[in-house]
Amino acid sequence: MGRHREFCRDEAVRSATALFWRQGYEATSMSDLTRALGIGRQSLYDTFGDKRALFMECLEHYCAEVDAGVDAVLEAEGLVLANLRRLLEIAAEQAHTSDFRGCLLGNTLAELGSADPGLDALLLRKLERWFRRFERVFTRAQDNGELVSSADVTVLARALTAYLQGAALANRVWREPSAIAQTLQGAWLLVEMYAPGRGQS
Amino acid sequence: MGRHREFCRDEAVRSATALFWRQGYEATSMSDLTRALGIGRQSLYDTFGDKRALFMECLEHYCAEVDAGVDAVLEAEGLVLANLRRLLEIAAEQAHTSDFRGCLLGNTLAELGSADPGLDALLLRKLERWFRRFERVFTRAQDNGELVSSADVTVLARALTAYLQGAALANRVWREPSAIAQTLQGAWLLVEMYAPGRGQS
DNA sequence: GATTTTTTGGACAAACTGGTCAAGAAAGAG
DNA sequence: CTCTTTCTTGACCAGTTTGTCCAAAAAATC
Repeated sequence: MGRHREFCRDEAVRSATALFWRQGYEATSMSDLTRALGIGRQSLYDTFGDKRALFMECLEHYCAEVDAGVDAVLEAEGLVLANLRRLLEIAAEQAHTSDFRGCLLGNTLAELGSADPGLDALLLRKLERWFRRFERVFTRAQDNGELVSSADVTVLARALTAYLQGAALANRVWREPSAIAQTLQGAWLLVEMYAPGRGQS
Repeated sequence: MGRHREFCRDEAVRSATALFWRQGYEATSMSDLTRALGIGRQSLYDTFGDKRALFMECLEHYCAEVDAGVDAVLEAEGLVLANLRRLLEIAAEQAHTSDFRGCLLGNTLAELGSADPGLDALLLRKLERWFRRFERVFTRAQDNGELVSSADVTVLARALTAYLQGAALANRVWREPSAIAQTLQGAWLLVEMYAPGRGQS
């Protein structure tokens, strides 16, 4: 009963996410959002609550999308390290795009981290997911014999998570292809360093 | 001739830097600043120009201070790798403080990067300084025989720069001492990986 | 078609934004 | 002391901020 929503909620979240990603949280006003989404002010407030709630939904949406893509790459058949390598290559590819804006998760961490407990919890959860995923992946690699048993998968996972965030950040100003490629290579050092027949490729 | 300034300019920059570091650029209003610095509005505009100019001065001040500290550690006598290790330990120490807010340079990169050309140039310059410094340090280590000659110092420097930024970011929500310690360890993997008698300590 | 339920769009509000203006106060130079 | 130059103070400006209110419009159910 009653009237139906005239816009697609998911699409609104997508557009809002893009805007927040491009401009940051504080720099994006509700007017920006209504304009970009082509949606009335009240409709926004009715469906999402307020700016903060909308943003958290965007963050959730963003992470879900990224996670799905990353999982698809990492759970692919074949050698674990090869999948990881592919992940890094994809990351580098995205860093090459001219409108690259880093990672929304990392950007938010930098802009709003340790200020809003509710948001902090969300950020921690999302970052922890990266960490756990890499821990799993490295463990699997170890079981496969792709990584020597002496490797500390926890430290490696922690390192790769931090590294990728740092690379996403640094590559916002390191725009030369060579610099981006070097950053990718640096990450690869980390994952490949405990490969058994390590040949410093 | 004329009246003297009633406040200390340097101290004002210091306080403003602290505030920007804590809250971010957009979230810090001129009223916040006048209140925190105990300085009249017009005095601020007279001495610094506008908010953006003041912020850039703060960023410059922040980087100068950090650079001085880092250089002191890295240029100390003794083994290059030992100095690097000490740098990482100091970084971890600071990450342990309860009001840790990451790195102002990285935070700014995330919040304002690729939006303001003038600021971007400043950010790139500051980040490039980190990169060049590490490149120098790794080269020196190589000359000393602390790093095997096959190591790619450029990639290593790129990697360590990105890694430290990522660690500063991630450690804003990774608050458990063990997580911070693991992040430090991860960075150490990177610097120590090409040591000749590499013993995976 | 009438009624109910929901969405919608525009006006509105109060606070706050970065920035300016102008008058007053303090300190130097003559 | 006088004059000039600078700094300080607080009022002020126009525009924007997030969020709310309300009436009109649209759709679904009866």
